[in-house]
Amino acid sequence: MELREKIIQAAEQVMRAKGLARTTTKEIARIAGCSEGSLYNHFQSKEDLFLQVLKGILPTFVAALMKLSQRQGIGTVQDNLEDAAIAALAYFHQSLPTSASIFSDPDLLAHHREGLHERNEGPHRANELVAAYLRSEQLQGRVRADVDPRAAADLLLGACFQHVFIRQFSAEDESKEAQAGYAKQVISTLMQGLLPGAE
Amino acid sequence: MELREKIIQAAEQVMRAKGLARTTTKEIARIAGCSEGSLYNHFQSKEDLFLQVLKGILPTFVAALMKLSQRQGIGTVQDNLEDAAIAALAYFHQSLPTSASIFSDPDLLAHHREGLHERNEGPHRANELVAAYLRSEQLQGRVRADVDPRAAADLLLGACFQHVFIRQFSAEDESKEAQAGYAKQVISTLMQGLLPGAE
Amino acid sequence: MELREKIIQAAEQVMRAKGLARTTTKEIARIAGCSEGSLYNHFQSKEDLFLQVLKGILPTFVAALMKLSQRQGIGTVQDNLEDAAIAALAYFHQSLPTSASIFSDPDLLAHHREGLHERNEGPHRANELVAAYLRSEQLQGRVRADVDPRAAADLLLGACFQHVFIRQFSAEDESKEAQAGYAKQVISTLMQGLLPGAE
Amino acid sequence: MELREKIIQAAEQVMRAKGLARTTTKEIARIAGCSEGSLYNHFQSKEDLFLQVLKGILPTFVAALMKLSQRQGIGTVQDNLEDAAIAALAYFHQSLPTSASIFSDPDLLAHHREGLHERNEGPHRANELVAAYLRSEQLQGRVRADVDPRAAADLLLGACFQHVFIRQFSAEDESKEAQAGYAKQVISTLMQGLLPGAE
DNA sequence: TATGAATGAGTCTTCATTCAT
DNA sequence: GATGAATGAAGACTCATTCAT
Repeated sequence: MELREKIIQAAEQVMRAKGLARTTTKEIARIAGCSEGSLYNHFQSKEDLFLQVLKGILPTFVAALMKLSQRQGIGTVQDNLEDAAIAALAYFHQSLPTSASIFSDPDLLAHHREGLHERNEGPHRANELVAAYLRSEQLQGRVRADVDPRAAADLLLGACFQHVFIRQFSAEDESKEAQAGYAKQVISTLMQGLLPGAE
Repeated sequence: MELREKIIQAAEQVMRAKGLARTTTKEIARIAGCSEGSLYNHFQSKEDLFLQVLKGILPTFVAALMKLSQRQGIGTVQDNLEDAAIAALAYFHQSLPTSASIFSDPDLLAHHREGLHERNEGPHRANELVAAYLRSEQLQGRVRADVDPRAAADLLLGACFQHVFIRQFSAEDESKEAQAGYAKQVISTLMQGLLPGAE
Repeated sequence: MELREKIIQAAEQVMRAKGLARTTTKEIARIAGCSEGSLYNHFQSKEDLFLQVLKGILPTFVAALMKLSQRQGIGTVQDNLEDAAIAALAYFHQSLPTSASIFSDPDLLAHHREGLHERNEGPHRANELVAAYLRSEQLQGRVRADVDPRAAADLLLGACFQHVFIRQFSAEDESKEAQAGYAKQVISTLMQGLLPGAE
Repeated sequence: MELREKIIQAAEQVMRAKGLARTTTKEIARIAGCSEGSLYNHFQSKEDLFLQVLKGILPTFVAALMKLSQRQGIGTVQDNLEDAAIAALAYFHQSLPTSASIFSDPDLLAHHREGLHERNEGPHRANELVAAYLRSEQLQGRVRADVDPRAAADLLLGACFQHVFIRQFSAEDESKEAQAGYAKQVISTLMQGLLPGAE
């Protein structure tokens, strides 16, 4: 593997293990198996390296959600959303500590934002994809027509996001099964709504 | 005002303005209008000071949600949830950068967690309060009986939480009116559900 | 007891327990049971306090050796020297860490020296007292006439001094009995000399 | 010369000139002609640096005493001891302020002790060497057979040690000649003993 | 005289970055 | 490109001393 890539992965690993604040060039170099000097042959600065790490985080999730659009009209809406929610929980689980960390350094956040903007990326993209899926299901009559797809997407992904945030905050781990159970529960609630119907 | 309190407020202000990573004892002292040494007459360490700041953040929100429980059976469920959502958006808006920052320092997070645990606090408390409110409305038949109150609370607060997270990530400010509009939209979606009913 | 005296004893205690370098005004005040500010009502500075502590150390030993001069011609020379050596070992045992510490701060040492000079004191005084005793025993023919009393005193007290120094350096404690045994051994050697005589 | 060595010598120099308590990393770096940061490229901490300095002190003396063992049976015992005493006086003269200083910091002393123990060193080693020499002279009949060699060595080196201690305490310098004279006097006294013989 | 909060100079240490090899 | 010793700016923290009460 290219040293450059090795360094990025080392940085990511250290950030996850020690937190942004305690991620030093020395430690990154140690994990990457190279000298501190080498870092500067591949990246302009420590911040530049961080930005490259951050750049690589979102795409995996967006890619996962892309599949969702291909499921319109297939299977049940509930099952499709469940797959999406499970992917979201997994993605948030591994990316949240790093993403949240950025708030500790507004400069880094600002520069990251610029990069996202240039590439037309950002955390909202995931919500848009889910909303797009729901919109297409609406066209097929599998989702209420008078519902705001983006609001629905926000409810679903928001619940997953905060769920992970709270668990990580509390250092409580959760099994894959428990995660799936949570997704099911939340989606079921979202599907039926709160209003007492003519049940 | 007591110097101790002044220091906490100064620390909070600097944390919000510069981020946890760039919050120095020197700057805190400058804003508090005292010497760096004085910080250590009131707090054991910089981390201790941070913990005191963090300690003061959640209670305001929990207090706000307490009012919600007194609204059971009064007004419409939708309106009551809207008040809660607006309070949540406001609270997340000001606390999220700081809360998220903590992930950059796992030690700080761990110690904060200990404090929360001792005081039986934590971010989940807000969700529990909303869930409790919904449960009592269920008893009055104003919310579907077969709905999981906690899942519903998670959907609502999760949406608000992630909404703020994304906006802050993107540095997009939002007016009070826009926030209220968002709350309304999301709640309406949550109330009716996604299932195409016998409309 | 006067607070002034309490402070001196507290300082002495802390110096012995934590070493000169780690003896802080805060700790002294804590042990003395008063505020840090109080220290400065009784002493001009921390150094001044140290000097007062140091001032009190030597006299106890000199007083002990004074008795020696009253023993001339009484008992055996060997026994008298043994009493002196035992007193020396005990005195060095408790004073050496503090005395040695002073070398870490030449300013303190210089000021202490001035004080000693004004009071005509100093560590050599002990050796002079033992030498004086030997001189008087020489007059009575109980010690070789052609021996240099001061050199003999230096040998005896020097051995005791270094013995304690080495033991404290090595953190080896020694029972009273072992100390007495050491004194006896050293004195016996000193008495008979190294030269192979006409034995 | 290697920077590491330069730093050790600088530290030693500053310790002698200003005392352990006033030896700062800033001053060491200034004398060594490097930045403070460089200190930490070669030593883990200031204490670590001190330990390395201390480590280098004793060996020179032990090496000097090694020669003594080769003199058994050669020249006069008196002359051989005189050489040893002169070496001891010179060694104590330069090492005592530093050695004594350690008592001001029990932690430093403890760590130094550990190092000495691992290397099987310590201040007692010098006395053992002199004792070993005397023992071999005993075998040749050049020293009384019924004398305790270690006690004799303690008397001699103890006298030298305390002599230097007192002089440094009093800030009295002593010429090489005066030192030699002192050695001669003390040895002569030790050789003949105090007991009034059948003179 | 006793207090103890406030001080600020000074200390050790860290760490991103540079550069000669 | 790779290295790693050297850097120096910046940081958190300590502590003797002061002073208003």
